[in-house]
Amino acid sequence: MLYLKKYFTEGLIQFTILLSLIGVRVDVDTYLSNQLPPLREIILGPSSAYTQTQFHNLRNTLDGYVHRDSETVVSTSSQSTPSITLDNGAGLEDVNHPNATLAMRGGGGAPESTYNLNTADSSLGAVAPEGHQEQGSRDGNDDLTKEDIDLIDILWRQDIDLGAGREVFNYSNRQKESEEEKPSPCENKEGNEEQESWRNGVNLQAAQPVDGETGESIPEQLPGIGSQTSLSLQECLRLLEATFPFGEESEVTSFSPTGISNEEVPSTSQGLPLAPQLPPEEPQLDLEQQWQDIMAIMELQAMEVNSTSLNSSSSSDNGTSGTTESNPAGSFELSTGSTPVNQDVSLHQASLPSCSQDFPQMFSPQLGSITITPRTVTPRVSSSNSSNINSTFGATNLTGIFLPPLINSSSTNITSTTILPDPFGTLLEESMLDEISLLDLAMEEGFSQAQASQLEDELDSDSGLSLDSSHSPASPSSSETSCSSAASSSSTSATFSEEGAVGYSTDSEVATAEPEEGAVGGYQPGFSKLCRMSYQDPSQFHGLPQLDGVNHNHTYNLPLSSAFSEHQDLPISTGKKTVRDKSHSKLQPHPDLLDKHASRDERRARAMKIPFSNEKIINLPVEEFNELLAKHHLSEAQLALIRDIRRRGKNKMAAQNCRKRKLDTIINLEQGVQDLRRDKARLLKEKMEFIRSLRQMKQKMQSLYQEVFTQLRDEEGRPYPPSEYSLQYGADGSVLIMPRGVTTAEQSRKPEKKQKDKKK
DNA sequence: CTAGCCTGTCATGGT
DNA sequence: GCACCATGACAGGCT
Repeated sequence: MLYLKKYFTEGLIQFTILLSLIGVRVDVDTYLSNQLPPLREIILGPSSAYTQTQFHNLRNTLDGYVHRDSETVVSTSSQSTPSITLDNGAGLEDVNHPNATLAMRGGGGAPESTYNLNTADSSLGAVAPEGHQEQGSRDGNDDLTKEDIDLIDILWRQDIDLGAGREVFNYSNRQKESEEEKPSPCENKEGNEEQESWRNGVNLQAAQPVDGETGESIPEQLPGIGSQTSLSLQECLRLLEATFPFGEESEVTSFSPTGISNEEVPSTSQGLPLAPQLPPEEPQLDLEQQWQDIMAIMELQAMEVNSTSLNSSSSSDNGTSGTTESNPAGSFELSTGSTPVNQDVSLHQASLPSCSQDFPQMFSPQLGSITITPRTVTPRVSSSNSSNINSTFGATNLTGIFLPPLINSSSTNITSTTILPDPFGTLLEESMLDEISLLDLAMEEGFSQAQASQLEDELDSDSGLSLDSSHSPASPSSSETSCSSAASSSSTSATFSEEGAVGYSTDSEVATAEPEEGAVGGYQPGFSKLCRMSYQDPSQFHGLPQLDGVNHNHTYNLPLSSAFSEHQDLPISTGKKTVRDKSHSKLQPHPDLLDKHASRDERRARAMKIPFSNEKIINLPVEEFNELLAKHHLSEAQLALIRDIRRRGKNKMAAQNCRKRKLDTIINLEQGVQDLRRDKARLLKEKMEFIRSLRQMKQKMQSLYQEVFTQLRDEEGRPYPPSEYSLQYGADGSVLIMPRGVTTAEQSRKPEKKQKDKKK
């Protein structure tokens, strides 16, 4: 009820704005797309919507104005891109239907595939118009569209509350334009297959004359639409539903245009070839980016950042778009059966379109509930969404829901004005949005949750980082683990390292006596290696018998020496010959052999006839060490050597510990990356769920609106024609029936029109 | 023969 | 100032 009030007041304003827009139509789209924030502010004024808009703006800015520009351009191009003919809402639907889009793309080159979705922008304009036209033809009445617009506004606000943006409105504007422009007959009808519809929609968009600059569709087409004026409420509702998706679609369109537009342009069925104003490439870029994103996600190889960046700015930034499109199918596993193209589309567009624009369409596959979704929606989407796929994605969905009605009616322009940035999108990180969008698209496109989950899993698994490395180290670590286990049986690497350090500190003798030292002994060259390995995976350690043996070896510096040398002074091979040393130690190699393998210090010690082992030299505490030196009358050369041996030995252990720590750090980081990816996937899932719930809510809203409207009767008991009246929500919670012709401003002034309180 | 890895050693800085 | 530790850099050995 409160919503109704808000909607009513705000709705009036928006409505007025929309009307003005319709009348003006001024390159609102362009502004919106490019400068959405200012326009929005101006038009909408500081409303909750604004905040949302701001989000969009942020996105736009973040994602890159370039995007918007490109998008806008794209939209124009897309519209221009004749290839795409959005016959009906189908076009919209198509947009919504990722599959269709994918298919288009998959066509890779097929203009159809290319599509349009991408062209979300264009589609927004073009599609919407077409949708309108078609709808108009269907519905027949602009009035209906007005109502739709009103509804849209309301819904939009609700969406806004939810976090949706108004971008959809922009789309509506475009749609109007597109409709006007669209001479092409509305081919599609609901009956049309999604793909066909989608194609049609695309074509329509393309066909629709779009301002190259603004990307807005030319009103010329309107007449055609106008012809189809009479619409039933249901039709209006349908249109509305269709429109909803638009926001999303618009985004989609934006993408599609880039890649698809070019290719498709030639093929456009209706074909008004919009001049390739916007470089089709840009849309493709978007697609490519989406692809890349998807790929990244899928493979996990790509770093999150990259993917995000790509996604966010991808449209503008990426030049790869073209390539991605080609690849899409293969790359995306997401699309269940959809052609590769579809997948592509789904990726970028899907995210946007699905969310923002048409529920019906988007969801239609899944939900199937969406009745009308297809046509009307597309146009809307094109306008605002194109700029930011991501942003549009979240917000647009919500907003888009309502747009359709507006679009349907002549008011489409108005809707465009409403475009607001989706707060929703802002919430999500670009990268998140991208991925999410992809996932959403996949979901919407018909991916089962299971599939989505798989994708997520894949993403998780496929970390860009070489998790493998971690694994690999881990495996080796098993050996090391033995060492650690020996020391303290501590499983964790950290513990291990510490233990190792301790071991070093302990004297060789002590070490022999003490198990820990033994562990320390692991530091022996060979041992050290094991330790490293184990270090990574301490867990494995424990189980390994060999490790136990290793633990007992205290050879590290003196391993052999400790065993033998203590008395012999023979520094057994300490150093590098790790394996050999071990084997020797086990084999009890002859002193000669030991000598060969003995470290330089050991040899020097022997050469200098140092009376004690290097192990002692290195590991004895300072006091004991000093006492030991005091006991023996040693020459300066011997003392210097002993001190060097001690220094080097300690440094060696320190180096080993340091390296272990490095490995641990790397492993931990890898683990952290994995964890973060899991979290990311989880968040994406949650987002998808949230989007679904939003769709459902929107659908419910629409159905309720229709229900209420259909039940309304005037004083004479006659139903209000949806084409002529729309429901407005009063600030006081009352619901007013407003004639669509009345401007929002007027409405705001005079809610006088027939009012009937209807409280929800 | 080369590249990569491992290890030891040195130099440096911090505690 | 000494002892110890940590770490980057380098070099040698090994595969």
